Amino acid sequence: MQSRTPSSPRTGRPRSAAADEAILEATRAALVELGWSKLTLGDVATRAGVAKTTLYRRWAGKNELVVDAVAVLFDELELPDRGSLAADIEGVVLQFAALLDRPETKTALMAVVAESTRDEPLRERIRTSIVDRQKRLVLEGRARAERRGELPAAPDPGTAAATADLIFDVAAGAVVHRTLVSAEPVDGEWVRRFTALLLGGLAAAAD
Amino acid sequence: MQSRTPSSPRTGRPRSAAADEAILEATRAALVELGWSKLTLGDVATRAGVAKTTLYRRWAGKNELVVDAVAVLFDELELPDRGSLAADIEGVVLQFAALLDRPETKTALMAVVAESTRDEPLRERIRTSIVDRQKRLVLEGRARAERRGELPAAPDPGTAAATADLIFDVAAGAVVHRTLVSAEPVDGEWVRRFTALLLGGLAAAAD
Amino acid sequence: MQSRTPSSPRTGRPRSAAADEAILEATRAALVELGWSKLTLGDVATRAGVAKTTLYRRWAGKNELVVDAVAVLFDELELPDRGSLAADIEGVVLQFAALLDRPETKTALMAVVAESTRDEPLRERIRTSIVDRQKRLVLEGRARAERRGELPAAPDPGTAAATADLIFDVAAGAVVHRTLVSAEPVDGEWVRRFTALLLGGLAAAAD
Amino acid sequence: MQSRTPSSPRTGRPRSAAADEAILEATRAALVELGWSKLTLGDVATRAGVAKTTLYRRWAGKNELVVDAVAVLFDELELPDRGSLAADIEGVVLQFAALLDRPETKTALMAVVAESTRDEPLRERIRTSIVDRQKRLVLEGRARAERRGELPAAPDPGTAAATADLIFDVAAGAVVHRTLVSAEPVDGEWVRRFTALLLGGLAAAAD
DNA sequence: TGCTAACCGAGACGGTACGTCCCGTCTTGCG
DNA sequence: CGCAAGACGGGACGTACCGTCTCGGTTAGCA
Repeated sequence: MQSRTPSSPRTGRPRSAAADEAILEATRAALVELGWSKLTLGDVATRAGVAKTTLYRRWAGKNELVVDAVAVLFDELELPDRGSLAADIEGVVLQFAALLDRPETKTALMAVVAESTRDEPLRERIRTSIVDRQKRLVLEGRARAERRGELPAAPDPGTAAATADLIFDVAAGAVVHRTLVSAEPVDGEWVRRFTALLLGGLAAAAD
Repeated sequence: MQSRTPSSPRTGRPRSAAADEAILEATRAALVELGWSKLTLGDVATRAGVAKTTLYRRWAGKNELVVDAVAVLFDELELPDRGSLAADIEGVVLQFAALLDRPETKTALMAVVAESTRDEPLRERIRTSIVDRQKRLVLEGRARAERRGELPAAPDPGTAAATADLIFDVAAGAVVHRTLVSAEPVDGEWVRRFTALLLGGLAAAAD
Repeated sequence: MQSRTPSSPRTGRPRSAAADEAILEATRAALVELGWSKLTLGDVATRAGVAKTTLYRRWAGKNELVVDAVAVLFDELELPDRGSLAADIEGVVLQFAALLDRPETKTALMAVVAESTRDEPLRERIRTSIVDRQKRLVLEGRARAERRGELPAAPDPGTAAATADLIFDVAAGAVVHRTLVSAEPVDGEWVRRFTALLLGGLAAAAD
Repeated sequence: MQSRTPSSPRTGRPRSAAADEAILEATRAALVELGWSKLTLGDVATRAGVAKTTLYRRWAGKNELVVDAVAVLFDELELPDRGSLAADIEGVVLQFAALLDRPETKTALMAVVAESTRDEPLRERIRTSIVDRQKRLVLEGRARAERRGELPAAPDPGTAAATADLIFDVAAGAVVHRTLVSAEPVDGEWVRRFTALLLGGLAAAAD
């Protein structure tokens, strides 16, 4: 999250470990209440019962803090075995949609992505903290489908990776667009239609 | 763009039409130079050679101004007839990707979408100014494909509309996600793979 | 009050005479309600049912307008004959104090005087519109007292003028200071003490 | 000058003492250069090398700031023993006139008094910071004159206080009126005539 | 009776200052 | 040396008025 300079290894009062979690929790609460654009670091510090200095000692700014505060929520995503590839996909898409529907993520995710278009370190932080953790779900799903015999083994590693990336962009992008731009619900009906489209496309592409 | 209350129809000095375009142009320039988060309305006013008050008289805030400034760019999208549905899709997706790669849209689009999660009028403005104008491309493409016989006629209007919405969310979402989140290029290769996936899915869903 | 440039003598629509009085009346009302510092010309124009341009066509600014609006009040001061110099003085001092106690004059008079310290034309306007009109009361009172035999005739015109100026500064200054700075009432008791002081001093100085 | 709420007695970074004096000095300089009505707090802050927020943290507004900036000048007034009551009075009146002739006081004093007619706390601040400190000169002069035998001892405390107030309003009012309203010089000649009037009146009143 | 020039209302214009909010940094004294 | 507190220099905010400038429309007096 943040690095201690290793120059002065252990002298003086150590940092409070409890403060970290209090700050992240306060950040999420402030996101829910105020939204991204009205969230201020001074307010977060007050909510966490912490001085502003403490906060700045640990995070470089609002973007980094919010990424950390929200990232942990994405670790809840799982890929439970529902017996078929279609069911697995539907399950994880619904989970993802539910996560995106929470007010803290809804207001924060697109905001930090927008910021990241002009801030390479921030983009990297988002990738490692959030995006790549979702991508594993695609890989895991594919592997499970191959074990079940629902999909043929990947012809070669390059194509497999490109396909995984494509699926990831399509699935995550579609859910995000439907939720935030179209502002329509991602319900069972929509998920079934989307999954049918995706699996149909994969099957056709495999020919 | 912004409406005059029709209460006082035609009295007083009329608003300068030239100022409007100068302001929108200045806004785009500032977006390119500074990005969304460092853009200030005072700076836009200065660039446009206009007083800050003039700007506030016409737009409610940064969000509304940026939506209007960027919206006109999306009207450039077209659906030229390339002879086949696949080629048509590839062409429009590449156009859309090129548009999203411009620095003004890249930094602004996700930002205003993020803001719109807590601002219903803003969402509506985005929808009418930007999103719905793109959706026509989907409908036009479908109609053309039907005329060519590449796709069967829609079984019923409701299903057709739902399918159009789905395609729109998938296509726009995938391109946006690839460009802004994954930060990978939307090149010919990717577009071919995506189009194949989409058309394969549509064919399978039509069975 | 305000001068028409005599270049174009009499053509076109003449200025509305009614507007002038409406503006001055609105100015006084605004002074009572808002005080000097919160009075705005736009507000005065609105109250008078007049366009801002009309107002600026006739007065150079807030200072000049307020001087004109208040000046007329000072013309109410009179020096009724009460039979003795002391009684005459007490009467006029009480009148002046009552005038200074009105909210329009209280808030405006010192304000324009303060402005006039850096604005010579304004000072001249104040002098001719307000101050000199009061000074005549002193001269009139002296003349009457001489006719009554209460005061000896002036030894020479220069001394007489200097004495009149001194009395004027002492009397007006004392009342203004008591009213606005000390913020104590100018009541009968105070006026008697002041008049006794003044007449005693004049008698002593005449020896 | 301004009071810290004693709720949080001694925590956080203390206010810079140097800033206070820099701000007041800058205020006086701005008064000389620009006059009351063109003085802006932003400009004062810039001159003092201080942020606008620092200034607003310590003073409620322009009025309060100017009162404090000017008040210190009035503490320079003294009542040096010149051997007789008349000489003492002439000396202090000349001092007061010289003070009122300085551009900072000339432009500021009437302005804040004008504002104070609609702002009771401001009037109180003027009284305690400026007016009451001058009144001591009257009391001191009277005491000294009694010691010298030039004036009889006060008959009773109430009358003595009322007389002191009257003398104060007359003397301060006359000098202010002559300087700011009549805009004539307070020279030796005028002061002699005024002092003769005042002392003659006092002697007559004591009978 | 019709011209014409100056008036009028309304309100947008470029501009200045306001007083507030938040930024990210810097002292303080305490633990 | 970390920490809570809070003042610091700084920058942008959105608002209020300033005094000026178009507008379309009115209202005299002269022809």
